[in-house]
Amino acid sequence: MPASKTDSFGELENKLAELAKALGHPARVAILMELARRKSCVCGEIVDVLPLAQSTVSQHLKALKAAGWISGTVEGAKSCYCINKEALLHFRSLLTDFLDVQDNTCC
Amino acid sequence: MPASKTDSFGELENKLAELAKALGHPARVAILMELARRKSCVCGEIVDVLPLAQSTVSQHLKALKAAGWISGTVEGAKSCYCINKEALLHFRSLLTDFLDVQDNTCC
DNA sequence: AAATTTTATCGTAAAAATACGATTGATTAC
DNA sequence: GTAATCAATCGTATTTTTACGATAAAATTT
Repeated sequence: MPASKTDSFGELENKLAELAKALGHPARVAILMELARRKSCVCGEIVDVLPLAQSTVSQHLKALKAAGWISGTVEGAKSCYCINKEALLHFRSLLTDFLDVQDNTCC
Repeated sequence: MPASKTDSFGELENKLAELAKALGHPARVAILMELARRKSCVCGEIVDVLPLAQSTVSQHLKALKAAGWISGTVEGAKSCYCINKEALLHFRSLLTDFLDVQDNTCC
């Protein structure tokens, strides 16, 4: 976002946008789906599944972690990433507020 | 997204990412909240509420419309935009699929 | 100890997003 | 009819995102 426009909006708007933005890329959605699908906590196997370079996947993982979508821990030489369900629940609850308004469709 | 990488992912991933991406800016979240809050279908009044130029707001509205978040109709010289609740419900249902998996938090 | 594996980070190029002013085209007001 | 209003689009500068290869730092394997 060009320059000093971040503080022009409320906290709710910023938080919701931040979470949505981190979700706004098919690769990151694919990562989350992969993490959700597996029973165990996958680590670098995500790289094998995605059609992207290792460094690119690492970048996407970083973005997801920064937004709170996932958590990651180092396990020896490997890294373990897990989906953060609270983030999902939080995101959903933020969205619900949109629905809890009177029906005002007019066009 | 740089070049020919859009079709590297599944439809679900792309659709979810598209919706999330359109939501991934505080200004667009603010627009949606404003549309949800008002009883009547607001038109250009959104410009007055947001700390952005008219052309910028128009751009954001276009992005929201393209993603299906809102619908817009021309009413004389003015334009009327309304939130599309189906999009919201659809988005929520897509998100729910993430939750409907076994608990696999390990880190 | 040397080689390999794993993953994060750096540097960088290309693409996309964001914002604005200016303009256009249409409608409404005078 | 002329002026004013409304909103979309154009052109453009700046910033951010995305992607990759190369490198680095750490752990594991041989």
